[in-house]
Amino acid sequence: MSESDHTKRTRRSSGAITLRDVAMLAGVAPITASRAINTPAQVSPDVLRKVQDAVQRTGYVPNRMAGGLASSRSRLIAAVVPSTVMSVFMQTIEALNDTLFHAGYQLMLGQSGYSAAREEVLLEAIIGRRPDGIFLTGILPPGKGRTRLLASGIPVVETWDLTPTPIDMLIGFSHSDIGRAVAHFLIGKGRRRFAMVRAEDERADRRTIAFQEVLAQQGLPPAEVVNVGASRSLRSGRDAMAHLLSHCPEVDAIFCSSDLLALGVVTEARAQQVSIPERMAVVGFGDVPFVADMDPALTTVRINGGDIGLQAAQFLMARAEGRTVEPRIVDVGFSIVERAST
Amino acid sequence: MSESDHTKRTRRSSGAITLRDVAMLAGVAPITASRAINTPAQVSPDVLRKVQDAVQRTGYVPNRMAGGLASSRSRLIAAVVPSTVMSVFMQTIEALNDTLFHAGYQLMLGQSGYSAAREEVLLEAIIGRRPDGIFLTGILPPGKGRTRLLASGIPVVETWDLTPTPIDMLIGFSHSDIGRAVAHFLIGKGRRRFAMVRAEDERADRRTIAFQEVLAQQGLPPAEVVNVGASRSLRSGRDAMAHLLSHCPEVDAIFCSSDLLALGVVTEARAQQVSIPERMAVVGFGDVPFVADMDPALTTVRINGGDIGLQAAQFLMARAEGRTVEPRIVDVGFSIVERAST
DNA sequence: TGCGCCAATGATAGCGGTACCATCACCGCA
DNA sequence: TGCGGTGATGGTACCGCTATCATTGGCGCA
Repeated sequence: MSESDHTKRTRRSSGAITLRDVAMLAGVAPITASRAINTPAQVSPDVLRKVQDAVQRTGYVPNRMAGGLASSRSRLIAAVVPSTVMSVFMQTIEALNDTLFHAGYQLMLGQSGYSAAREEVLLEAIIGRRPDGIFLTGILPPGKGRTRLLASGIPVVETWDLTPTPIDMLIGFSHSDIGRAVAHFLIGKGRRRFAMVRAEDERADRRTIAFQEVLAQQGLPPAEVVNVGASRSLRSGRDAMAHLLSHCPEVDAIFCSSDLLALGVVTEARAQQVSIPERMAVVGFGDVPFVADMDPALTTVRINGGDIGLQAAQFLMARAEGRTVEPRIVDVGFSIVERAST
Repeated sequence: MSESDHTKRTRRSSGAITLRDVAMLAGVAPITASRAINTPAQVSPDVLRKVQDAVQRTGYVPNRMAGGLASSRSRLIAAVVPSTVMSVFMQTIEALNDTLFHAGYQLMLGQSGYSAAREEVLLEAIIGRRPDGIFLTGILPPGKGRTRLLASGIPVVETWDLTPTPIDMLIGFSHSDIGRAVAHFLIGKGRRRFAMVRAEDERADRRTIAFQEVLAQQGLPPAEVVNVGASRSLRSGRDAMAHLLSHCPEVDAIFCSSDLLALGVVTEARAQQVSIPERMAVVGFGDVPFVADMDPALTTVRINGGDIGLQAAQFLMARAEGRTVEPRIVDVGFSIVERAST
């Protein structure tokens, strides 16, 4: 047909169907086709029908890179998590992604691997995509990454922690409050000799410090702290428990920095015939889906990760659409879910 | 300075530093600055130094949307997973993301939520971003999504399954083989009365069918099948086990469709004083990180998820760079990891 | 009848990069 | 001395879409 005359593509063209093709087929100008697709209320029913028809027939899928470049709105949100495997953060990411998806946004996922250096490179890569918003797990410490982010002007939500000086927006909770609350909780249960099994992590530090402060205030001996380093596995929980049982037999309550570590502690306890909760109380952190159904069911600190993701999505989208968000700092709190392990 | 004269920005400009700004500061043409940044070998040391200096001073971060649009290379890879929370696929995603990141690619993550309708919308959104490659967990059945994907010409890797007719590339393993292998394995252990605890999933179907076939061939009674539906939780594993113990007490071996279900089965067994492996053998699926350290350690089908992610990344990047991939179908196999639960 | 107003449509000029081709100095070699 | 080749640099025209402003025609109302 004569179409081949019009379709004299240059060497550079990707060859895919473009808005121009659709517009031609519908017999309107490209900009009108654009409006029919993006703001149908602005065109006449007749034009709308013709354009929709042309879209159907050609299988046209708008190029969002081009659209984003032209409108400075990428409809892309970037999220940074330390890790994805067996991570408590994934509930948040799932809720975030879900909420974004229904509003027509896409999620880019980056893993910092708990490494500051890598996080910096990652942030630069993210900024290069010009996302409409950035979701961070944790608080970004001062440094090159923070400066870059601030300079980029991209809306940012920090999460999973609390600080009076966020980069931009914040949805989190206080780790110190948790440390204190768990200490009081266990003391209230009649426990007197404590241990903490924890991964190497700045937030776990703060829970630990607050926990110890309460013990000191109550005139109790400080908790034994077993730091399992970077490894957050069930195995490290077991090893830590084995260590405690042989070196600190007087301990009667353990606060773990993650549910997986707690699962390891419980597993080792059972393997060594140590009864829970009689001889040893165990508290986890995170309330990941399966700990409620363990035997014994785990007492743990519940964070509403889904809620964080949902709110973060709403905040970022609001900002992307030019609305302001107030207040910028939200404390979603936490709760201690009491189950059979204490 | 006079810079403000040059920087007479139009109302449309995003106001951020652009390549033009860097080039001006370095005293070269934009295209030369582009080369200094992307292909440093093509410029003189003097120009290189000046451009790098200008980049440093301005904090320039290239706009990859613009670059992608101009070059038809987005350096974006999209991945589709059914779910992210506690999912066996996340090891694959982590390896995929890691490999991509080191090569300068970003990952977009989409969740299909085990829903075909949603997957279709998701695929359209993904195609709109013009990624250089698409990673799918599972095989995309014929339908609108598959047609669209085929028409888009974007390289695709399907994973976690095997078919002679992939869309494009495939890295997976045979679920039928697994069903057969586990059946032979358990029969070899002297077990005779089987049960399967499984989620509603087409791949689990095929493992089940193959498992049953072997039993029939060996003249053994068919396995009891407990279908837990869409819920893949530890709780459903416990409930299924409770059901089996009360209704089918003769069962002496259970093959579960995921490690989490197996953990539920083991948990319920212990709660009911059923000894594993003496009275009941349990086999999981997936070999997620913690099952090796459970008590008893779980016998399970090991899939090298990390390897799938790594290879998928390499395949997709190869294709993005115009290289061909041969062979296009890779069977990564599986292994039965024998531990204490059988 | 003439005017302003509004809704619908279109023309134009970018968004911020890169592909492609042109230019130019410099070199060795016949 | 002239010529082709080569490496460094630049000019131009896009990639595919949308912001912005201009144009058009129909309408109600004075």
